[in-house]
Amino acid sequence: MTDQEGTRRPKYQRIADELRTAIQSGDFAPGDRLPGENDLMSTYEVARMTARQALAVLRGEGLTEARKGAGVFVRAFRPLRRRGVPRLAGEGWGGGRSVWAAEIEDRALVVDQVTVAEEEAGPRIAQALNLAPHDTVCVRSRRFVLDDRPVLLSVSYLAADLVRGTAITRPDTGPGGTYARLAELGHRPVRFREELRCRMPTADETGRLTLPPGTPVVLIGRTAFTEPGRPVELNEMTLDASSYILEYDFDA
Amino acid sequence: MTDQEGTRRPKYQRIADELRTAIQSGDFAPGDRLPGENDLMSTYEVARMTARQALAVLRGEGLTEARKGAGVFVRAFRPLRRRGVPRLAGEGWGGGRSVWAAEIEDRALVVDQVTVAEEEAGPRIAQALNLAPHDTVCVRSRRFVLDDRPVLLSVSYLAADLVRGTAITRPDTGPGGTYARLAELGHRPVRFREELRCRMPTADETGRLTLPPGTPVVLIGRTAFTEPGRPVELNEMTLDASSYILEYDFDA
DNA sequence: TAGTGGTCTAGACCACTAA
DNA sequence: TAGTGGTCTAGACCACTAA
Repeated sequence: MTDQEGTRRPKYQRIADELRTAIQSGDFAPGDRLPGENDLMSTYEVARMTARQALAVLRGEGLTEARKGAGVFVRAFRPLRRRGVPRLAGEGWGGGRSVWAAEIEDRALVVDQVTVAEEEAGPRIAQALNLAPHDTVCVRSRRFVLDDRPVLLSVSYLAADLVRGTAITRPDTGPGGTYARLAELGHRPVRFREELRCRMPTADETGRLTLPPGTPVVLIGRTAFTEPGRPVELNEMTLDASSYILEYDFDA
Repeated sequence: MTDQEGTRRPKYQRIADELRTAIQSGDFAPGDRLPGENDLMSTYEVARMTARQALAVLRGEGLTEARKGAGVFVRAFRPLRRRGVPRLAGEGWGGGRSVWAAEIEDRALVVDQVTVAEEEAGPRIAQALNLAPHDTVCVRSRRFVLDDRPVLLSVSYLAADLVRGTAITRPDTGPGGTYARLAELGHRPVRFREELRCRMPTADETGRLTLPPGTPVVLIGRTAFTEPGRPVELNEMTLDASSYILEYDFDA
């Protein structure tokens, strides 16, 4: 098994394959410690860098997590459920029949790193909000932390002229949040568009979300409209992909 | 700059930082060739493995792509747009005001790797379709290729009893596809639920989608319902995340 | 204090690409 | 054929963890 030489598959790949199979067959459960660098070096008679390369494959797949000084461990996947259409979802249509098993969590969310500022819109935000690039926007930035684990970054943009002097420019927007305040101003959002992308995180995102290697982020850009062609808010969210299942319901 | 020693940041990270900055500032445009291993070894006076580690950081972020024997190149991101709610989207609500710039492509999709088979449902599929685990399902598997580039894998599950003897069990389901045939059978889907996840690909997915390293996949599980609690089809899709922007529209 | 993962060196040989 | 990225070795020192 160790050195059949019949295949061209590199050593580090074969080692990674064996470990992956062992994880997926349940030989190693989530949280379990895997054979470390030194174990692999003696078991497979390879150099340290080769053993590391094998472990890097699994880490890159999001299957494992290395803790310095302690070892390499199997990661767990226990996602949150985010409903894109809260008022329509879960009304008997699926009867709890999730495609992917997921515990619906009722744990309390803590919001931190709250900032509110006025900035120049810039071309991208201006385009999304039907403004001119040099117009000023109110920028609300927040981080959501669940059980000490950061799971979501949110940055919201609104035309500064629209919200100046209202609770929307304060860290706490009051009951019902930004959308309730917009409604009071006569700009109730009646329609939403969400655009989703998925990619590997930047260094900054990795830091603020404390992401382990091999974890992608989901970017959601949600635009709120008061009527066709009239966007009032753009909310750009960055999610730890391993923490979320996103759900959307719609009619044919 | 090379060896300030004031910071604890590892050499390979500092090298990666400099290259990343150069890419993002436009010094290297998409498709451009970056300094390779040998360049970095002499420029920064490091060993090959250290230069490789720096390049691996950028590759892991999906920013670059290595071509054996040729060099390391900056990758492009030109996503497709997938509308979750085709009939409602783009009707003046946004007026083409995409959050992320994206060319809407009209290129022809080629479908290959088509297989149709009957299998035992198993617990997960049975749960999604309101069946018993040992019930038989019709499994339709396909791959979508756009301009020679595979972008999506699709596997569709339907109760075998429901579709036996119909065009749904043939590779070509005819005009209107599976949903048109279901309608003819008196099981027209009237509602859909999509569940999205994002993670790093498996080896099999990497192969079938020819994914470069550092590219996540998006998993979409779409359930079609004829009435509350009555699912008729589960379609599990695997998308090359770098090829897609996903869009959903809904009312407040 | 023993063991762990993280970083790094200075070499080597290989298959592949492009001139 | 010269250069490239991919694989691999056999060492070394470090900060960190856990007993």
